[in-house]
Amino acid sequence: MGFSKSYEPGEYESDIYAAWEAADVFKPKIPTIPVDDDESGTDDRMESGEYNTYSIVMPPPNANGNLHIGHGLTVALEDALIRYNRLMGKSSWYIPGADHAGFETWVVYERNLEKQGHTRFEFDRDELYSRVWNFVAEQRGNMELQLRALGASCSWQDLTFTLDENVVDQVYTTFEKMWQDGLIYRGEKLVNYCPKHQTAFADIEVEHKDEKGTLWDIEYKLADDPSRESTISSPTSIIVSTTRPETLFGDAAVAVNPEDKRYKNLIGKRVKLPLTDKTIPIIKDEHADPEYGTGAVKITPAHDFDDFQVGERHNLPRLQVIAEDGTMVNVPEKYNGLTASECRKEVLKDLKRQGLLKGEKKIEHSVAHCYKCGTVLEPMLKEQWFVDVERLAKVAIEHLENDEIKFFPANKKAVLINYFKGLKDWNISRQIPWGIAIPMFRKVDERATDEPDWIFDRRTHLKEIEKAGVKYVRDEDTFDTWFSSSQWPIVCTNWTPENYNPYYPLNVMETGADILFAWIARMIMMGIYVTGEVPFREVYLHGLVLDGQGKKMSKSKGNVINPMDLVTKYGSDAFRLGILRGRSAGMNQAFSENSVVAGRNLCNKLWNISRLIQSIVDDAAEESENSTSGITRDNERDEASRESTISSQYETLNMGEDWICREINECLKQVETDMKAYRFADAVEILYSTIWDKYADWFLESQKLFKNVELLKTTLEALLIALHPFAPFVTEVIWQNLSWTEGFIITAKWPSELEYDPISAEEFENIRTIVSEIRTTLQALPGTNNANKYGLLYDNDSLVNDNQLLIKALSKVPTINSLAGAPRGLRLALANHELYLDVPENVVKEYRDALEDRILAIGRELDALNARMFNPNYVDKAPAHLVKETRDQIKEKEALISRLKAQQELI
RNA sequence: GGGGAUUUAGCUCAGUUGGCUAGAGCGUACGAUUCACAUUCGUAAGGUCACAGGUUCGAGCCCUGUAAUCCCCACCA
Repeated sequence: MGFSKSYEPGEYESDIYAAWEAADVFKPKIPTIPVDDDESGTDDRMESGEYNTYSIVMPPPNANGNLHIGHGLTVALEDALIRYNRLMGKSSWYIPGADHAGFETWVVYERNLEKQGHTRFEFDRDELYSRVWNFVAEQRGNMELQLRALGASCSWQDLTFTLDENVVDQVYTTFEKMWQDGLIYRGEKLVNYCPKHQTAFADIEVEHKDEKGTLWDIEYKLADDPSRESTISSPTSIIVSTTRPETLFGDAAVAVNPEDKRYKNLIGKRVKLPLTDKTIPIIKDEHADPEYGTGAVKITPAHDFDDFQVGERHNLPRLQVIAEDGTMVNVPEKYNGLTASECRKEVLKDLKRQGLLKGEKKIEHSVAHCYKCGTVLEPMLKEQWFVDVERLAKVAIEHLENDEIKFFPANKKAVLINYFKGLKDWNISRQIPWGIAIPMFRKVDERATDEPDWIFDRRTHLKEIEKAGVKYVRDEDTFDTWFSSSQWPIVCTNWTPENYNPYYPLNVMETGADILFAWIARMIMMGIYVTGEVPFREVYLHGLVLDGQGKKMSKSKGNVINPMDLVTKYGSDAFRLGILRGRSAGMNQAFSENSVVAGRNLCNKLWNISRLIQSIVDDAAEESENSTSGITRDNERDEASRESTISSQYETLNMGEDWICREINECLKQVETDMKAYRFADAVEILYSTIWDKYADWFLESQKLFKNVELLKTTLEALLIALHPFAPFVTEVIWQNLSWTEGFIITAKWPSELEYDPISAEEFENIRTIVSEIRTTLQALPGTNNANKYGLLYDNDSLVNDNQLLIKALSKVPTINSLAGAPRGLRLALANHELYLDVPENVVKEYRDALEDRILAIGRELDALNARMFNPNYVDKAPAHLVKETRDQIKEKEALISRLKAQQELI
């Protein structure tokens, strides 16, 4: 292939991914289906000790959608973990998924249906299900292609769709167990109901928004009561406050607070419900707040959550007056069939006409909306399937408090426990056809009184079944998507009760912090319930990706960044490096194209580093070819290539070489700690600075003088492998391009520690200090382009004497000479070296001010150090090594100042 | 009402167990230029670490309080 002048990701990425797939490198090394050949009941791999595994499941993206920026972040994080652990030698399994996304997809489909002039009510459930199935099948594949473009090294043959047979099987098995354990019940309760989509939601799916509304005061006249006439002052009516006058037809009572003196003698009396002939009682209940409105509140148990509870306490009838399509039912003829909002207008008009509307007030209150279409949700009385969460939540809390799951960020554990403590029963019925059918059948045979009303049966493809001569019909509802998702780690890892499974629990669950409750909480409850074990050992939560200004991305704001655009423009690696930069667990963080540009630049830098090294390797090979006879040459080559696969067959000869080994070791160690602690941004940063600031700027520059071919190879390999989890494509392209590497980098081995001479490494650090000081001083001198103007003079300095070539090359000074005891020019501000730039006196004089500044600055540092030492407590209590360090620094600064002052006097 | 965060350079963010003379990227200014890379190289400027107390030899970090910004849950006739 060869190295072109710059790295063009578009030319290589898809080929590289295809090569990985063809070589089947994403597949875990250890089989993923439990093995029990000797029928001992345990997995045979346990006995052989092969359980060095690492598993992650991908939060399944919507099967018929496109990936958004959050998916981009998810893949960058999860794939980095998987690739890192693969390089560490673990049998790593990244399990991809696709979500049928029940409600989301249904909304899209229903919209299409409406566009074509149809409604869902023209078809039965089975028909609709197969229609949506086909609709999704047409769209599928997009997101899978996009995951490939992002470089996700997931095991494609294990892709799980949330409606796959094994998923449904597991869901039914779990549901059956829960049904038998009494954790599932059918209840008539108020549920949040969207009249547009005609389905109920779980509490968690409801979006509350603060809105302006009106609070009306309506007079309810006391029903005829003989005692009323006895005193003239006694009231003849009670005024209630309400935001929903149209529901008054469903009122079952008027409640007042037991402590409220105003109404004390009205309790127990009856009032006439306006616009009807009905009468209802006045009751006392804590729910009525004397401070709010008139202090009297109408109770409508069928259409308000609080009123439902009041109704339960007082055994009030629940009369439904709004039907599932949002129109009025069970109301006087004239209102029947109106929509709720039309009815409200009529009711208000009629109340006014009768003089019963006593006041209105503008208020702000929060209103529940459908999170998809924005329609105001109607609390609706419905029979639904509920999960009794009390026991599940209690057990989950125990496991959490037992520290069985580690959270990143750590505070999310407390947040989750807090959530579990207040969790209410979970409505898992949805009235949409697109989903997993609830496997329950209702008895229709009235005569079979001994049989239960509902039975569990897996044959949901049948509309009705017969058991022991009794007929049952299928419940037409489907499961809440989160009910099936809650078992995702179980189904994806092929967990079974019989066999040990080395991939369950997952090592880590990585997902968005926004679905901590909806998903993480439910996976924990259900995972423990089904398997007895927590479903994952660690949880890493990422925050939202915000736009460059820190604003939430939204279509309406037009600030949505499409990850695929950035991948096309800068390459997958650049995107991945860019999106990880500056990001930490659980935080919503801004993201801009700039950081992707920085990532792209790093890829190009690495490319050119490799290009340089390859050219050095080629030159060396050519040289040895010229200097040896044909026969021995071949032998040598064989030898060399064999050695290179063993790697680290190098010897350090020059200081820069020891130094870079030290720095790379340090970097690798840092990356290892960062990965353990999920500090992705830190890992990227240390790699960035090691590759760029250290390897390229210092080591490679020094290698232009001394070419250590074997070391160049070894160190480049180490850096490529270390960066691979974050920039998989460019590192693999380079790996394939280099003449001496073999196989794929994706399956390479994490580099081992490099050997070096620490004294020599430290000497190179001194050289760097000297060179930096030369550069700084040259820049500060008057005039431009000073680099090649002034020579360097040294006195009695073996480090400089021995490394003249290196210093010259790095600092660009034209000459280096011993000044032989006669100092001249400008002294460099280095305490341990007597070095001068051979600058003419007039230039030195112009530099005087800069020198003065320098002396003052060092003086201030010295003062701070001295102040520390004058404090006896510091000397007593601070650790000895710090005190010594301070002493040394004082000595150094004092020496430096006195020398600079001497210099100043010379001028 | 309950819970959780955030506040550090112009911008976006690091700062892990208190040792800091507070860092990075981008941006800005100045300089360089054939020989891997202008997607480059070198140098610099830029900070009252939100505020007020406290603990400590030592606080960006720990404690108490205040302010501002944000998120989640519950409630709102």
